[in-house]
Amino acid sequence: MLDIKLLREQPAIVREGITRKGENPALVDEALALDEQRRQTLQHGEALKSRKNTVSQQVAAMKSRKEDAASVIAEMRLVADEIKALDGELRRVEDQLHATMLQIPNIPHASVPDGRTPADNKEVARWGEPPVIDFAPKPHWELLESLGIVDFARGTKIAGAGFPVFIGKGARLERALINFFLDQAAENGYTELLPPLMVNAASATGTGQLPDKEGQMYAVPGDEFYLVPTAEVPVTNFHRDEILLESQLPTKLCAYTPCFRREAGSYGKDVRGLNRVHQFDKVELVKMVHPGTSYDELEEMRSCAEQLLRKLELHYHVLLMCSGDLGFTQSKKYDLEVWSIGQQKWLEVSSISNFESFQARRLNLRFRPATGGKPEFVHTLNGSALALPRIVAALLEQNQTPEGKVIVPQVLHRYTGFEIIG
RNA sequence: GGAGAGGUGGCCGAGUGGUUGAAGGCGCCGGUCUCGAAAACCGGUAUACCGCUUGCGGUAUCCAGGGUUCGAAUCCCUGCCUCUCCGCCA
Repeated sequence: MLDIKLLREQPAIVREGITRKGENPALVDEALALDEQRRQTLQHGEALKSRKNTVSQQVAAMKSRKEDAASVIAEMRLVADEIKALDGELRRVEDQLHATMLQIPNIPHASVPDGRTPADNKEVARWGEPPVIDFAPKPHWELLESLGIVDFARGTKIAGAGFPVFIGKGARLERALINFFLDQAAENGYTELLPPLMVNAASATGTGQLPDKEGQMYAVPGDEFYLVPTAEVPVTNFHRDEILLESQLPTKLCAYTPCFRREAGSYGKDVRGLNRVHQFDKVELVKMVHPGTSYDELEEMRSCAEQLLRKLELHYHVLLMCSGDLGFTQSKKYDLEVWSIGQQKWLEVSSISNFESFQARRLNLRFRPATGGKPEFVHTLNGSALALPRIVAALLEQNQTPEGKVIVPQVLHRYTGFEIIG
């Protein structure tokens, strides 16, 4: 959620930012009209309340003097009705304003390039070389099947399509990667959380999944819960409705969780193997930082994620997302993509974003400046470090042997306990 | 799941319809005293919104929502949460 004051004072900047994202800026004017209406109703109601309070005290005084207050009381009865009506009106206007503000997207940072589609994203870094393999590399789904380390069919039987079952060394590899990622995050100063895997509507609203992306989450029928689509939701909400001390910033948290996503509308495209599934594992980094440092913190987070890919010796590149490819809540975002030699394309394995105060305002998450004074909203960031399935896919493809076995990267040996699969 | 108790300011804790934004204490800030500190004493010490605006005025906030009343922290209803006991359970 943006600051209503920003809309009031610099509507042109907000409209331009929304337009850069390819969205319709009409909501700005709608919000401003509601804001104006809100203040008028508020002032009217408050004037009446002021009167009511004064008269009520007079009634008390009259009664203590044993005077008759009947006529004043009769008059106040009417005023009370009017106040009730105005309060109702105010409530409606405020609800409407709030609903409108929740639909206005965050605006892009100045360093974000203009653009409308993923083709306009800028490659800002590239590491390593595409691996050279002197035989025809198999896509990971063939390796998974021949090695017997993931079973899609049985996952479908148990739950449904897109719920793979990891088996034996496959399960072990998954667990090894999770532990490796968590250990690395700890070394980089992130405190590990093991959060709830279901969240309530307030949490999902805080990080921006609601109301905008409701259809992407699994809802639990009969209970007001959603399955987490990413650890971002429970972890960022950890400090919701709190005032942190400035000395607590930056607060750096990390968490492993499974992620549950309906992926509605993505059928048929890029869904083979582990490319896109309904449940997957991910380690997420989350930071709450001082507003003055959030873009430096974004780079720090990006380098944490990059380190992991380097240690796994995976060829990757970094994309700076253009304005039109930014999500609803994001001001600036990098995507990390690894090279899939078996599919001959890039696979997104990490997304690292700065939300500035957009989430913090929804979350009511502030800090008290060390110099004293009023609490200010923190800036929040998050980044995957990393999402597992496509890492597994790229890893298997890149490290396959002509015999169909897979060499496990050195850095994982102490976690897997084996060096080769197959 | 059943029975009971309770949710008041940064914290503890008074307050059962009328200057109560809320006693008292602790903490915190400023001052007096002191070479300095402690103690003691004096003063100050919530948040949000609205309006004029270096300051002031108004409104709201005693878990949340609704109700009764001229007037609610205080009475009534609903919800949420916490605690205790019983049951069930990894």
